Amino acid sequence: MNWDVYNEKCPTRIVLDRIADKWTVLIVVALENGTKRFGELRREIGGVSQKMLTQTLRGLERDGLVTRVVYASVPPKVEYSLTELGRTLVHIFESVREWAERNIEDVLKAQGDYDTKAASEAPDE
Amino acid sequence: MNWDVYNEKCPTRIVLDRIADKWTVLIVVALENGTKRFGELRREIGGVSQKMLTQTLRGLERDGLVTRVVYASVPPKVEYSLTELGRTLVHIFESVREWAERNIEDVLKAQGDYDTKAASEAPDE
DNA sequence: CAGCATCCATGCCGATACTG
DNA sequence: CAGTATCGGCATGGATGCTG
Repeated sequence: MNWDVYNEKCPTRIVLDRIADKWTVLIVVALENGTKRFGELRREIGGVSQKMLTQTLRGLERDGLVTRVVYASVPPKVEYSLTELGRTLVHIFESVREWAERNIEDVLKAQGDYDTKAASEAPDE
Repeated sequence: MNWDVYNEKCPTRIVLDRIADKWTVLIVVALENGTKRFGELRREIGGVSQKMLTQTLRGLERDGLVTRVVYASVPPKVEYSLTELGRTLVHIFESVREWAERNIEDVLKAQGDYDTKAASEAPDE
């Protein structure tokens, strides 16, 4: 099967859509070294609403990247951890991180130059 | 500098936010083997509005990933191409593609199982 | 504690009309 | 041809209140 990116069903596109998500990245990283409870994740990942955390975790569970274990205790306790597949995802982040750290200076500089140029061309205001 | 992903300024996050974008991927791929004009890109990438194409190209130009050359002719002609930096981006897509093609079956199967299970647990309509 | 349901603001994006 | 400007629908995601 030879997928091309113009197809919505292209695996690369599907995967990118998932890992592109802000909370997805943070959750995977947070779970990278071990199981965590819902509340722990919430605290560790600052600024995530309960809704988004739940929603993102459901998506990851659906994709087979995260497992969800519910303990029938009172108060309830739910533990999340990466599946084996989920752990392999970490490698992707590493290659992105590698590119990012190597090139971020250039990107930021380009942005600065671009913005400066734009500003100098604007007549006034 | 030791960045962590919880920081909005984390290079990995910045880069992910950019390459995650649907049109960004398609544009980079379209430019992968050579310079293209605005209209060519528009036609080659089906379904992109003129607004989004312009907007995405501007972002890529600002980041130093794409160069924009305007010819002062009538009718106007504008050519886009990847910068050297932009071309290195392609490697990232390759590592994502590699992961995606290797694991997409598992992900789709997990989704199927998850949905089936959810459906069987739903009492009725 | 973990999560669902609801409401609502914001912002993205497509469609359309106009310009150098 | 390759844009810019504007309007509006619609999805995304935050805040709040309620439940097993």
